[in-house]
Amino acid sequence: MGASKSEAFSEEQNEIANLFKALSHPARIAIVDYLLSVDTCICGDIVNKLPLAQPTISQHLKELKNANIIKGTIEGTAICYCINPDTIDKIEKHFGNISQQLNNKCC
Amino acid sequence: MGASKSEAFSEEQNEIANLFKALSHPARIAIVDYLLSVDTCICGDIVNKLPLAQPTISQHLKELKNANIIKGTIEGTAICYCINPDTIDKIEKHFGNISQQLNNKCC
DNA sequence: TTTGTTTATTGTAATATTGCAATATAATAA
DNA sequence: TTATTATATTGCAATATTACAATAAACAAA
Repeated sequence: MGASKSEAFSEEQNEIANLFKALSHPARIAIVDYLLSVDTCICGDIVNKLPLAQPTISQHLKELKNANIIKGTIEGTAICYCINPDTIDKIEKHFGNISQQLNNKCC
Repeated sequence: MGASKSEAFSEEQNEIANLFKALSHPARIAIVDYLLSVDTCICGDIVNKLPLAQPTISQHLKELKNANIIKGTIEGTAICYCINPDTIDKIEKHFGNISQQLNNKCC
């Protein structure tokens, strides 16, 4: 084997696991960090900011897009990337729930 | 190739990426869910709650332990597992920072 | 048109992850 | 002592991920 037995778990468990998987690589964390560090959306320019080849960054951007963590809109010849606040909210809520459940525990 | 170029990124970026990696599998999400769903720490019993073989679960528990997401203490013949609230706090703070930075943006 | 610029896709090699049977380890009970 | 029970480790096959060179695609400028 080697594939995850995802069909053995709930849709929600798979969904949240996929969100975390999208954030489970330092290059993708660095991309999110960079998008947050500037005031506006970023058009082009990401390739020059990371120590990886262009196809590699393109691939990481695609994964972040597929997970809805970032949004990309075509702006002429460049593409402008933004964090998707809805997805950040979703993850935050997940941890809000965890914290709440933790407060009711005795350990 | 195939390995992540982790040395190209900051220690903090690697650290948070590793936390997310530990949470990037539905079985590990299910383990965390289960630990949260009961009032106390869980001694034994996890193997019967998940649709995976015992060695597979043991491996997932090890990864969660390595990432400090859960703590395990030996209790006679069984091992009692608990969520580590400190690590949950760390992740929550990370998203707190993200939200704050998002509020200052214009998109 | 051709040229340059930006991003995406394809193909492939290196490495990592997942799952489990078999086995080992550790502690308790009989 | 010898079971019995609970968890960990080892070894391996199947699959996934990562990185990048080469190439393609899309568009603007000359």
